[in-house]
Amino acid sequence: MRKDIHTDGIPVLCVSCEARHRGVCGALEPEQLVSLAKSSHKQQAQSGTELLGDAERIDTYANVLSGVVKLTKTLSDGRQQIVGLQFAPDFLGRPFKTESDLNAEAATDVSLCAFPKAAVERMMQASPELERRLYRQALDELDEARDWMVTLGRKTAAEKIASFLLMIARHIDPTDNPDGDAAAFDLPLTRADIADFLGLTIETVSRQLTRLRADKVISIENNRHIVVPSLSRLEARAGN
Amino acid sequence: MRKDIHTDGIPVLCVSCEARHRGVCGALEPEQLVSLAKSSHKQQAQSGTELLGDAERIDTYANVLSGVVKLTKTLSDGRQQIVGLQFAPDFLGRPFKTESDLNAEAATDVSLCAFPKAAVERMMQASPELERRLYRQALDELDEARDWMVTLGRKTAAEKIASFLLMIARHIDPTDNPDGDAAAFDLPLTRADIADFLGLTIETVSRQLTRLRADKVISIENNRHIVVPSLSRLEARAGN
DNA sequence: CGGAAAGTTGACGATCATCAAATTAAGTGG
DNA sequence: CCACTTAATTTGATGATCGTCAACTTTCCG
Repeated sequence: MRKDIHTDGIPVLCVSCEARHRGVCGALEPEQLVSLAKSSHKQQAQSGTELLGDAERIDTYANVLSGVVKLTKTLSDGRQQIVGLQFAPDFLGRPFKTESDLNAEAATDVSLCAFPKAAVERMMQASPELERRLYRQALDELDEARDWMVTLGRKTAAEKIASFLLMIARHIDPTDNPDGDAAAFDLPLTRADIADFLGLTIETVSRQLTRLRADKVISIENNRHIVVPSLSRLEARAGN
Repeated sequence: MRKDIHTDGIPVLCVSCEARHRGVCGALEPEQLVSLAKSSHKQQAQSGTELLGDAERIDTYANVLSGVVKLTKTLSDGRQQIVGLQFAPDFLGRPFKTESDLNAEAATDVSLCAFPKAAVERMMQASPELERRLYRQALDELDEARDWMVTLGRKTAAEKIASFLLMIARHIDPTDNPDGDAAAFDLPLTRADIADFLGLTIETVSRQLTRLRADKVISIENNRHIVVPSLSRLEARAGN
């Protein structure tokens, strides 16, 4: 009985899935993948779709396969803050809690691989390796959240915008030249989202972007597409 | 051979330790406690002591036994932000990373139970239950960080102060009447620390505290001791 | 082409930071 | 225990940054 080293026994669903390489599914053995894949399904959601409501019962987890999901919190009078952005292949979910205390919404069109909560939790029991990956991701998210607290609490509007653009560039620059100091990408967020992420207003976001453009640190095409000729020049404005 | 059900075989160091009840050590069997206790030691640090420097190699973890530890991040020009506060019996440390990217400093006099990093990691391998507790704490810290992001990004100075006082009251009100709407406590932070926590200046912190006192929402004795006659009245000012 | 949504720009004002000085608390050595 | 020093906090005056309100422009999509 011969075995193809890499893909034999791996569910079709998972063969080319990024989550199996850089995401949490990388922790699983082929037979565990098979078992999990049985109860999982791919799911598309278009920009703006609410994936999970505040105070809603959580019964599914998911991997982000493409697109960006925003996690938000809202005060009773409507003020909103984005408290997390999830890119592929992040794991979406909050183990050990039955109710969500935040909203998850598709910031762009997204595709997800959804699992029943119970299936993941069973798998976590069976695979310490999976739990460890989830733990690592939680720690990474905690690091990011803390970096963001500095931005929210101590940076100026101009620095916030520069920091935000840098973060996005690092996550989704398609031209991905590792040493190249240039970058270009489409913003996954509207001005309103950026404002909610940075604790600013739309107007301030717009003004600061205009200023960066006037100073030739970035150029903007069609509102959404950003070109950064020199990341180091942008970085100099992030105030770290 | 008789066994005292509760304390037999438990290291003296641990018998009355809070971390064994509500903290991560609760995950360990008596013999594991014994093994860990061998390499652990209690440690005192007075207010202001740096426990861990940014970019420093991490080689010890610790449980906070009493007092408050503040986690801070500093920008190159000196602006500072507190990104976490740890109370007893929190676990202090960042598994899976060899270098710290933040500072830990004793905000009050603290006592710690310190462990060599390697010992904890060995124990994590041996005890999924321990890893799970650490994971849970990381998730709790993430929840707190996200709540705080809303405060930093979207609340006014007045609301920030009220939110801060509420958080402290919940953590360290010694009079701990669960249904009682009143509370009293000593602030574990100086005005400067509170400012760094809330993304404000000392002056604004002072003015907002003065205003709360003028409005009889709190009273202040000796700068540090706060009495809150009605937590619900304070909560109404937190803007949630 | 036309209407709605998203983004930009401008004028003005409120909140909070900055600078400066006064007051209170906390140590320290005599 | 008290004078003296130093640190922490409060208070006041002023100004900059960013939010608010409003009008205008661009982009998107049927």
